[in-house]
Amino acid sequence: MAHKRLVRKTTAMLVADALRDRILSGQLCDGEQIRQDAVATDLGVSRIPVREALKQLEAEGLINLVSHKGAVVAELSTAEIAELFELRRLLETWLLGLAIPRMTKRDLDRAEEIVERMVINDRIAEWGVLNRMFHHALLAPSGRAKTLEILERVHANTDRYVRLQISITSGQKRAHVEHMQLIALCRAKDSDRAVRCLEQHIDVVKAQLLEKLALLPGQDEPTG
Amino acid sequence: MAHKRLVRKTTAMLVADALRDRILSGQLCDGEQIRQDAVATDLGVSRIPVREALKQLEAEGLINLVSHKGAVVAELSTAEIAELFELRRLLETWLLGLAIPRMTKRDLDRAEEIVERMVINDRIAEWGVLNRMFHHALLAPSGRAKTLEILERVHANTDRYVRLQISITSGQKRAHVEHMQLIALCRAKDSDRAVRCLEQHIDVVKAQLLEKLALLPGQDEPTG
DNA sequence: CTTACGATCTTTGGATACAATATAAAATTA
DNA sequence: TAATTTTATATTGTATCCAAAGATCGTAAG
Repeated sequence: MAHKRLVRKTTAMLVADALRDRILSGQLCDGEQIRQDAVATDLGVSRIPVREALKQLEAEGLINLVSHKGAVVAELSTAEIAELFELRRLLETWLLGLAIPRMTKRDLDRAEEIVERMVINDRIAEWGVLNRMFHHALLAPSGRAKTLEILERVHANTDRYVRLQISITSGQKRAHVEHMQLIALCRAKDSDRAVRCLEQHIDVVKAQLLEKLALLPGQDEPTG
Repeated sequence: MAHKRLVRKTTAMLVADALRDRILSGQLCDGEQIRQDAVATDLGVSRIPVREALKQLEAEGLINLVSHKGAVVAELSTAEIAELFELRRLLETWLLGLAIPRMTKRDLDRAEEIVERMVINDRIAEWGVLNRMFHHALLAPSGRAKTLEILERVHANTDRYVRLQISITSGQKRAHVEHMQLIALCRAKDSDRAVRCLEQHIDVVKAQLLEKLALLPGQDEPTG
């Protein structure tokens, strides 16, 4: 088994982790400014690693970085959120179709274990991570590493909005049911139905989320 | 029309541009080390903007960055190249289907103009840029900005290999014919055939490229 | 009262200097 | 001689300092 190459974490990476956590958990909200100096003094480091961390987060699509103006937590228009969900559907169904024939029992057991942890662990923050782990577990057997990488980024961008939807509606229970269904279909190697199940799952989350977002704010198109 | 926000280029951006150019043009080859200090002195700047540029290029997938070890021009295994082409096919056909109903005559004229510039301009370096501009011109009307962004990255990664294929085989002429076909089908609003044409176009390039690569080196799986 | 200009202040971008880590080379020992 | 530790060197990571761009606020002119 290919062990993940152990890399000494640099300060920049730690800062990136800290900031990413704050964004995904909602501590840092949409559109909020991020001052380099504030982060630096807060974490007790110089501004250099902070700047590199910001560059990293920009690459992940979590913040927007404008020269001489600074960093702002990326805010997505509803159109963009919708697009990302469409993209997820396209990529995930493709990967799932490729993955199912290659899945081992071990893969599926692992996925199921994650789903169970999701139902136990009520903390919203954890939920996003577990959700991504679940999807990843199912799709990794596709062997399409590059695509998975891209998909991870898309997930990171949608998840903080999904949190809203999950915490408000009964989405969590529904998601659980759908996840279990999906696993069952994968075990049965029923690609067609599994893919359709996944499509539906994504569509439902998307629809519910967009509905929720339509109520709250009257946002325009922010991103450049 | 939304004008592109004018931003003063920082040194880091200029360095990134310079390095990107060298990678895409083949001056910097696969697996080659990039020393921060060398770049810095070469371009007459300090290492700080160089580091930011490297982070940027890593985000674009053009280099691999390992802490305390440095930057290396990303080398893709044939499997990864194949994957990226599959991904391109998936994304581009999707976007093309969405774009065709929304295309204006202006869009198509612009695309055609680019194709003509491709046939005139023989310089390989230019070709890659023009090729990307062409695909972008056709797909932009889809209105899926985020997806286009991702696609651009994928293109950047495949193009430096495509250069090989183009320079060796008669791919350039073939590509021209296929491009013109594609435009014609778009003008006719024949989505189905246009999509199939695009699929075929991508598949041909992919097949020819993989064939060429199979001959040259015996490479394994480099990327972590 | 509104607008335009300008000084000041804040914040980001970049250069130099230093610390930490990895690679190499040399020396020592079995 | 081969293996291993030690030392040296090269390269990256971080901190501090300085310069440049942007934001803010006050003032004066229309």
